[in-house]
Amino acid sequence: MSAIFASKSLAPRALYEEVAELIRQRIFSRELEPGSWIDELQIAKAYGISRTPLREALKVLAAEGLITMKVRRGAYVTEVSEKDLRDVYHLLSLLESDAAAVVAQTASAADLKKLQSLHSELEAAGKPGKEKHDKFFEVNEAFHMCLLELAQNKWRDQMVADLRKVMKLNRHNSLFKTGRIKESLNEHQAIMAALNAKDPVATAARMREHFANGLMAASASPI
Amino acid sequence: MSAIFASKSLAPRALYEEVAELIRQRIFSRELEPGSWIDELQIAKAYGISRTPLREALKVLAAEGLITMKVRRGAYVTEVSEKDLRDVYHLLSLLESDAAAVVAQTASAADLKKLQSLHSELEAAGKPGKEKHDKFFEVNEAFHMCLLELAQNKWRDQMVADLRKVMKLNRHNSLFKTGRIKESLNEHQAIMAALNAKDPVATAARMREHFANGLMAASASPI
DNA sequence: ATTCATAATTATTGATGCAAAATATTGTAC
DNA sequence: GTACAATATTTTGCATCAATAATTATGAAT
Repeated sequence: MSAIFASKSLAPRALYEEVAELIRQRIFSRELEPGSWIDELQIAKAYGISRTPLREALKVLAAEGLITMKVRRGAYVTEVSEKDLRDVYHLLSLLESDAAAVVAQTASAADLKKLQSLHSELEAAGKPGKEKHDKFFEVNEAFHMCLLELAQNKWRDQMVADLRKVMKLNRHNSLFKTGRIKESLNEHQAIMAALNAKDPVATAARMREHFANGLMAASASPI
Repeated sequence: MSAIFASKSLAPRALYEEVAELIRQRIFSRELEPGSWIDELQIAKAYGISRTPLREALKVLAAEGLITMKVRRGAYVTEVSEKDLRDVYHLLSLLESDAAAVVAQTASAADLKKLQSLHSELEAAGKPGKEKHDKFFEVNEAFHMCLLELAQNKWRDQMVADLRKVMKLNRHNSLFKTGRIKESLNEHQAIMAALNAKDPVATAARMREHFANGLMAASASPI
């Protein structure tokens, strides 16, 4: 009676984790729209599971901020206002620029090489000819994530991951915004230069500028 | 058969929320020690509830970082290393100093008056004669929380609240550390002065110093 | 005597069922 | 025709029950 789930992978996850990931994807793909009510019975039946692991998954997603629980009213996909997006973006800028400053101080030559290699990959993916924007976004995310990991603060990693999930709730999202590829590459280049110079203050400043430009691009975009 | 819970208060919370709060308190009071396994059966029986809401509560606490779920092994109270504490403390400093800078830019006269009044209360509670340290800690937390609220970024508020909970996992915790009352008051005084001068850069710097001193006091404390 | 394998016990995880609460619908009265 | 009240339906929320997985203990074999 139970549904088939993708990966009986090497690291066995609990069912509620699998379900949480499935719902996450449905939220990001806007199949479940912000503000909409989440029908427990329907989803449980659709996935061929009971409501118990589903409800546990909803608790996890609520902690991430993706859904909002109302007492005796069930779960709703979180609606993010323009102010929410600005606030979250501000925090991402703060956390990631701080991480960048840490990396500028502590990164080994090998670490910098790894970042440089990701940056090169990003430039390749951003070449005008190619229209593989997916690839660009993917490598861009990898670059930011790599920087975070090098800063070695798992609590910050977790917070940034959660905040980025919230950003994905929005349709018009500068993190995924196209049309800024050239500028974004230049900014990454400036960040790399500051990192190589092992200048934490400059690195943080370049990262903040990177985010500030991204936000302006988002604001300029039609709602 | 069901246990009696304190407040059928005005805002009715779900049972799993009540249970989460109870377990939180047991963790903070170190009745449940870091690293120890959480016996679902025993707790459910002790509280006179079933395991379903208890397990939902555990998921919430796991999201906060207070407990760690191991697959097919149940829930364990999170053990925080010295590095974890430093990392969390660093983030608190980053987030709260940023919030302080925001408040310096945006606070109204009434807002500043409210902060000043809390600061005065703090000075009263910190008078050498009195030995009401509980009161001092309480007002101190209120001051920091008030500053955060004035910065009006609920996502940051949530993150700071979670990080502070993690800090409470530690026995020797500078946030609750006594013996720094005089210094702490002076630092708060400096923060107030910078706020009144509406100088965001200075305010953030004073807040960072406040945290840095707190960390040094914590490091100097015997493990 | 020690090690490996198998079985049994224990604890987590998932399913089902029931009760309480909230909302929606229908009926009656003004 | 409209508004208020009562009833019915929908849905959350909690409890009990069943199954799966892991660990420990015991027994047999080398």
